[in-house]
Amino acid sequence: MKLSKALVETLREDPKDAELKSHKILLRAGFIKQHGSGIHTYLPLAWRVLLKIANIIREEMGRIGSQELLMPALSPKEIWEESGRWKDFGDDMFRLKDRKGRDYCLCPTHEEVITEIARNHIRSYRDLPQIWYQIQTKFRDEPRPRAGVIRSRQFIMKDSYSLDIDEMGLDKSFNLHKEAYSRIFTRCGLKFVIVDASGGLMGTGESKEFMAIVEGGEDSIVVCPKCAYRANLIVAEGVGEYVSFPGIQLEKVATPNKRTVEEVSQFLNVTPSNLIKNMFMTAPGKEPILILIRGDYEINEEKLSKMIGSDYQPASAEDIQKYFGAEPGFIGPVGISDITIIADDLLKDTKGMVTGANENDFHIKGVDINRDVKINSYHNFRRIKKGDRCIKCGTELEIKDALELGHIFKLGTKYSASMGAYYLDPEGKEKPIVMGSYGIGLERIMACAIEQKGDERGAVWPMSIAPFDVYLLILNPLDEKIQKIASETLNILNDANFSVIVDDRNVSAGIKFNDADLIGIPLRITIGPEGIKNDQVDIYIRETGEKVECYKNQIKEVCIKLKDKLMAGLNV
RNA sequence: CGGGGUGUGGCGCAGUGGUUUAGCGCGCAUGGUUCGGGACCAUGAGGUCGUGGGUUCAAAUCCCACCGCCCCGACCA
Repeated sequence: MKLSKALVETLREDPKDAELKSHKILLRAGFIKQHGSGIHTYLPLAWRVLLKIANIIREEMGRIGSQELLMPALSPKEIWEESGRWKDFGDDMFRLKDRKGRDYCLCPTHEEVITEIARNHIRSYRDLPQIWYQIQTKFRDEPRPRAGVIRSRQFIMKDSYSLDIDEMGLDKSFNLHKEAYSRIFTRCGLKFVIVDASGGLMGTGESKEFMAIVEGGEDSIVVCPKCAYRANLIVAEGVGEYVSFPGIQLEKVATPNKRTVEEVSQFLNVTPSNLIKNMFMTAPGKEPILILIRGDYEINEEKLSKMIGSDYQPASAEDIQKYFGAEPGFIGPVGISDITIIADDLLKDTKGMVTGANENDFHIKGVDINRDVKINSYHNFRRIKKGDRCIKCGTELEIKDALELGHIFKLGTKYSASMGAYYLDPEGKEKPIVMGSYGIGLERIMACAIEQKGDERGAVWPMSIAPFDVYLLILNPLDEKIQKIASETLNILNDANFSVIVDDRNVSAGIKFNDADLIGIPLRITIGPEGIKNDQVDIYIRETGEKVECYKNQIKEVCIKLKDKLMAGLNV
């Protein structure tokens, strides 16, 4: 590819709409172009990266015996109603009608479509197991697209689906994917960890996320520095410190207009951990519940809703007034006997606590939870926080920003049962297929490579996914002698199977060097008047900054050696 | 959905009621001098000032409404 004619436009200044490093570099180096919020064109450079990523994925999916297919992106409503997700996806799903008024969606994922295929094609246990995958564009109407290509509304995903006769088979398919994913991300040159995750809309079975540790990443993960415990913050368990406080007498204290934990603890000069925070939850047609948690913790809504049901929502101010006779911020569990009370287990046996007095502008001190509060049950539903310790080894946990690259789920029979995908077992009995689903975001691999390896000058592509192997930089391209050497060099490289982008633009040297750094091709060969006097070219390694002078007849040999060196560690 | 920004040639910005044809830098075109880390000279092309309405003798500029985009939060396989 010749840069003088390429659909590549580098920008001198940072685009104003980009904040994150990878987003800035992808825009500035001419990889992507934004088309709308969360919608992008992948220009030739990005597309070459994505194709290389796709190839690595294809090889690794092939290695675990998976078959590639391509499902439609446009899908009629009916199968989504069978699974219940026409409703569950809510506003996240792009929906449209055809000319006859029938409802369709742009698929956000493909469990329903794959299950429909499975129920038509799988008849016998002899047809199982199967792993089917595709690489395809997905559509999700994110509430807030951001960070360029990292959270967008249209993106490319490798999604695969496993079909097995039982849980044991599913375990095997799940582990095959775990291994394949590890190889894929390693081959793409990324550093990642595997963490416990939440199934969310996909299902309630086991799930693991492949997380790249990236400053400013969208997710937070919990990592034990000593043992192997790793989990998404949203599902992480931790051991918190029990604390109790002096103070035996119940005492009502005025706390005028102090409602939040922060305000009350400051006003009374106590630590947030001395407070009991109250959250009143109601659900249509069900008994309300009062949730208690220590003031220095937040409620993990995912854990809580698993426990009490997702139809429970924080009560309205009117309901709170009705049940407690006080405004939010002043309610408390003392003296409440007709409402179910569930407490976080860090509140067990605590004394000397402060909580709302069920009277506006008053709190109550000296609460002994065993003496003064009628607790129905204790559970752990708090969100982990800094300082909590590992449940396995007791070491203090670290919380880190991370970017989700892939996610694997055990679906079980959620879709096969609801949509009627059955097989006959050896006894001739009909059973639901046991399924798994597995996704990788291709653009996120691309962005992550920049986040992890890029520097202040631009991208630094791992050799395995670089858009080109070599950036051939021609100084003074109008000089005939230089032209001749350049075209000889290009032939040598082409013969040796290197992909080359040729900077043949008649612009000043600085522009070319800066663009080469920005685009981030692993090897740069410079041909200029200095070198050709001695029949030499300069070879520069983007990642290490190392420079080698090289005679023309050694180019092939040196480049092969350097490429091998840069691929080391990327072959698994 | 709440909060905060922003919208002026391809990109980055200035102009916040009246110097009659809306500016600057970069980029682009033509010619020339240059060419090992973002050169220079000359000439030139390119703009419904987000959209619609209103105020005014006069609106990029003031008022109203809407839209797009970005950031923080809520949300999120």
